[in-house]
Amino acid sequence: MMRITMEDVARHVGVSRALVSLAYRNRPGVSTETRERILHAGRELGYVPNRVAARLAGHGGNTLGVFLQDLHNDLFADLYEGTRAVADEAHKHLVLGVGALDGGRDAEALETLAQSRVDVVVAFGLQLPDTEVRTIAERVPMVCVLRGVADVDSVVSDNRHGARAATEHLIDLGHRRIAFLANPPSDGYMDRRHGYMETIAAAGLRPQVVQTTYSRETAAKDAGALLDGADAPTAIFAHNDQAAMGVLDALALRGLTPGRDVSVIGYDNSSLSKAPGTSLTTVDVDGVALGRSAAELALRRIEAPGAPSEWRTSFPTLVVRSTTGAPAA
Amino acid sequence: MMRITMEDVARHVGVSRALVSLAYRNRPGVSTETRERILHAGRELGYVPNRVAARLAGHGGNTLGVFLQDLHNDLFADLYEGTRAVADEAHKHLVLGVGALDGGRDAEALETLAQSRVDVVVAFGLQLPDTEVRTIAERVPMVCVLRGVADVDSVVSDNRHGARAATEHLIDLGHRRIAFLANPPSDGYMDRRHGYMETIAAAGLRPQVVQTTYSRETAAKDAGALLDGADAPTAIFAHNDQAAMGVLDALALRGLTPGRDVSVIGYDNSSLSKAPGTSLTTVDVDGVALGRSAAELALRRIEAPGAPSEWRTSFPTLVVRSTTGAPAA
DNA sequence: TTGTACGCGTTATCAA
DNA sequence: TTGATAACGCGTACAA
Repeated sequence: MMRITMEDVARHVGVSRALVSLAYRNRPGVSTETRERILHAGRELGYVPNRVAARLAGHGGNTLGVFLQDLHNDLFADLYEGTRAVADEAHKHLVLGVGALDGGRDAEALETLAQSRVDVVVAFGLQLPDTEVRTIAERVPMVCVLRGVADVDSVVSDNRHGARAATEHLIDLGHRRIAFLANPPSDGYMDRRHGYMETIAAAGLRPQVVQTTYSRETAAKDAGALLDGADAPTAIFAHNDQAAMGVLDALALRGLTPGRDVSVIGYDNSSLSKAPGTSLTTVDVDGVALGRSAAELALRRIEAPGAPSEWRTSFPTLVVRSTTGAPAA
Repeated sequence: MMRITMEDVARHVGVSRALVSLAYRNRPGVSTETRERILHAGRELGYVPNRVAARLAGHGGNTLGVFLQDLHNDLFADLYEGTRAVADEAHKHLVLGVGALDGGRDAEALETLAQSRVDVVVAFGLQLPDTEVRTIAERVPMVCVLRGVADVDSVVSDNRHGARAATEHLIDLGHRRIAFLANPPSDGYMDRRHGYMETIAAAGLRPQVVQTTYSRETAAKDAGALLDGADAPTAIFAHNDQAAMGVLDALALRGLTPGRDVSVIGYDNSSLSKAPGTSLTTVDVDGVALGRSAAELALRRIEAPGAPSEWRTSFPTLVVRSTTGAPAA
């Protein structure tokens, strides 16, 4: 089952290899009639263009790398959707790399994308420390999404703003003991915590931060401890929807009703939050729009490699559903 | 910012390029000391191996293509996880392609993988007709997952079995009017419908099949029509969890309680079904195991390109949660 | 409009 | 253990 090459097609049609190349990329320089003959012959012979060879020979500029932190969180599906739409319009190829929930595969995935010689990497949800990100960004241009890194192109949603809105909503409902279930502290992911802290402080309330992980199970455990402890909160703001699910798990386990006994807010407006029985109050970051924005920055970066880094900030919106209400009594 | 190549590293160390190549792939033929010197110099110069060139020059055999139908459905995240685990152990690279919910990008994504010269494609959830799949599989070896195709390596979960279990569960609960909210008919995705049909027939009941799409919104609309119609069912079995979400949406809209007023069963045991407020009764296919199995078949296919095609079938299990119960009256 | 020739960065073969 | 040298399949000036 020998592989057909351009050479074979050229010979079969009786033209040069260069012409076949031009024909397949429909570039000027080939008569319409010749092109037809070439494409027809290619089809007939079962020729499949070799993208690997093309990329080696080409001068680059048409491949975006995409890093996805976690396939289990469908916020990344939205981000990808946005990026893909823009990339399609610009006729750019996408090469994917997938991380892990705990960030343990970030470096490896980025390395793979670099070795694959993508022209720029669009990274959704990196957990690598800022300094490492900057180091990598010096070798392969990067666009960080959901996470701002100084001196690196970034597309972020204002997390502090979102956290403030969420916390204020709880305060407005009358809650006084509001806990924040925080993600592990790491560069670029502290703003939700800050937004919570400053809002709580401004209201003259006592902050209560419990640090958890990115796993729903751990979040459930940590929320459980919180609920069972003395002076349990009447409202819990979780760092994201997955963690909020854990909180809901903990509530269910204790026969407590979200929104009535304890209010819960998540973050991301993932599809999980939209389940009818869940109906989680959360913060919407509009992943598709962020993904589009990121792709646009990436394209710009390809055009102007030396341009100064650019940050794009958007503002999330609070989505009030049924897991928030006035405190129980 | 000239790219450093193997040549540069070789010159810098004072050895041949071939030796650098061997050193980087830690293959025999390089003294430990020389290897150290090479790797050290590489690091110092900022050398990044060019995977594109490597794949062009190499004889293949170490790259798996992975097709993911839809990033919004986290069943595919499980499948990917399983495949990645096996690929990692075998030191194989993964190249990803992403489809679309309606199957409209299947051909394109597979074409891209073929052009990327992957050695075999592991396809999760293809919607292409059987004949087209077979045609493509002749050019690039394929392993179809969640979907059996004759003469093509396939890893499937017995959908008929799962659908029977789900339907029987509803019958055992006492339901007599059980509807099936079906996916669009297409090759390889008819077994859930068949399993439902034969179980209903065996029980002497009247089948009621309503065809919907893969979108949650459409499912909600179609389920709504069903609920509003004459002789509304007391139980609805949806072709997957996403569709079941739509059913739950429709119930919520009408103030009906799942499991009490109307029973609902989904399929996939996706994370959506596990939300505490949802707690959807569903059928678990164990995506991670399927993903592992698929990767194993893929590896086998690389080793023995000419071997006869193999099918692997596993059996799903019913997961009873709270959306199913005895009929209302 | 067409063809020639060189380069892309590796891997692999074979001889030293 | 090392070092030339030929593929690998294609892009692209440049010449015709």
